[in-house]
Amino acid sequence: MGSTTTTTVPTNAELMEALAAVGGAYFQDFAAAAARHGLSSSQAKALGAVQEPVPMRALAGRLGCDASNVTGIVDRLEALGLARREASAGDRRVKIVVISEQGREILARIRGEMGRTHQAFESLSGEQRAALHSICLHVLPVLSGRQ
Amino acid sequence: MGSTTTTTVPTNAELMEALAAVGGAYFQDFAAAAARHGLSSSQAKALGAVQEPVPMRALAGRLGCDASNVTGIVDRLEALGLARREASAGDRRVKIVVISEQGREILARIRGEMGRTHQAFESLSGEQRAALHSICLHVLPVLSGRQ
DNA sequence: CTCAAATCTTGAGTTACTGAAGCAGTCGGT
DNA sequence: ACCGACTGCTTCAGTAACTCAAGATTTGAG
Repeated sequence: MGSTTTTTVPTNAELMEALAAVGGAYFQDFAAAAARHGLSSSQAKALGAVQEPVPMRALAGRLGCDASNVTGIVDRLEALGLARREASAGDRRVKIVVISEQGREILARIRGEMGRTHQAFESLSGEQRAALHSICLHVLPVLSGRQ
Repeated sequence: MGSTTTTTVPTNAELMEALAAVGGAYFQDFAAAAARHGLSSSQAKALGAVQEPVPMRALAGRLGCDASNVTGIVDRLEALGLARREASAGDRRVKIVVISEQGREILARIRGEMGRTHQAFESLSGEQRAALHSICLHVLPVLSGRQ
């Protein structure tokens, strides 16, 4: 592919269809890798969202679900020793979720064992990988509403 | 960004991190749009997977979950009039899930109302949209194991 | 025909998720 | 200092999602 290729620009519907398929397949790979370590996809997703310490409420925002739901998820992560709750210095209402060393390790292992996804990455050219990365970073603030 | 940019090729870990963030945000947009039409994300995902008629067992494969789980999901889609079960001609064990006109309509509406995702698409240049589409199509067979 | 295998469903049990209380802590105004 | 409104977390129903084990029906091969 040269630089001035006359590629057909896809419609939104085509992009949506393709993205839905890729998103679904990616999610399956993720859930399967998490399951191999005894984690549900929600638990693994939460683990990925607390690589930096995050208050419960903010975690609910990141996961796009109700705060009361996060209570249970963090309960289970805590029971597994993958994260813990710490009191906030400034506000005694707030509990901050902190990932443990073991949690960080399992997260890395899960991501490392997403075989299909890694195969997919490796099937891309350097140019494609760079393009994908740049598109992701460009799109992220728009997609998450923090423009 | 010119055409022969010396972009740094990202590592797998960087790609994984970026993809996880984008995937999560996309999923939230999807779930929110589905919820506006009274559907859970699982139901909407199933609806997208039966745009062509699919046997129950195969649907379980597409959704990456147990067959017994699909029974309940299709029950609810059927109760809502969005899909129906039909007998297979050749094998009387098999039940084929067929989307209804109303189901097709709601699916289109959900995809059309994923505002953040559409904004994200529109924030991309024509070149970037084409690149994203081609990467998705290229990656899909690898990612879903049907290489 | 007989038996193994495949398809779907049912039942039990856990987790995910929501909405409505509830409790404790914070903050602004008086 | 006090009061009331608000915020952050948890608890409690209640539903849906999900898994595993077991059952009913049908198929197909020996």
